[in-house]
Amino acid sequence: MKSEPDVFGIDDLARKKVEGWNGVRNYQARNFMRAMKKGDRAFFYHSNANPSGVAGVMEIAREAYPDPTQFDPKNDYYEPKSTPDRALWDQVDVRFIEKLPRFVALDELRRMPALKGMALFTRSRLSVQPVAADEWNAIVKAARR
DNA sequence: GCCAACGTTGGC
DNA sequence: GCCAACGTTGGC
Repeated sequence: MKSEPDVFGIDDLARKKVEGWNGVRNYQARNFMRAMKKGDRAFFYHSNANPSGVAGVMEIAREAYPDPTQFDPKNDYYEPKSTPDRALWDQVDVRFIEKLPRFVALDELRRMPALKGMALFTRSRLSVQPVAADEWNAIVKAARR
């Protein structure tokens, strides 16, 4: 799950413990969130950063429910087509688990053979995307080196 | 700030 | 349903 650290980064989540992952306005990303189960783990990826890369681990604390920002006309993520009984966009709540012992930067991820087919590269613009078990393990291992 | 990739919108 | 125009994401 990607976020720009200037806006909301791993340290912000560490401080807040649990946060609603709002502002997702892409159907594929939304559908991936809808498929998440409580207790599932996710990487916190810093995008548009210096450098970008995987910063930490979190878990799904609450399964998909309507993203409240879509109902607020003053919010950047306002969605005029949504009504409380027919909401277009969902969010999940995520809980902080850990900051990785070593940040794994994008250029390093790119060089890892296990990540060759990863959605991060094949569907680079998706802000919520699946991680295969072997991809997960390879990244966790790299973070502990 | 630029730009490639790609998702969305809307006319037809 | 196609596709051009446009908007957004995200790396650099």
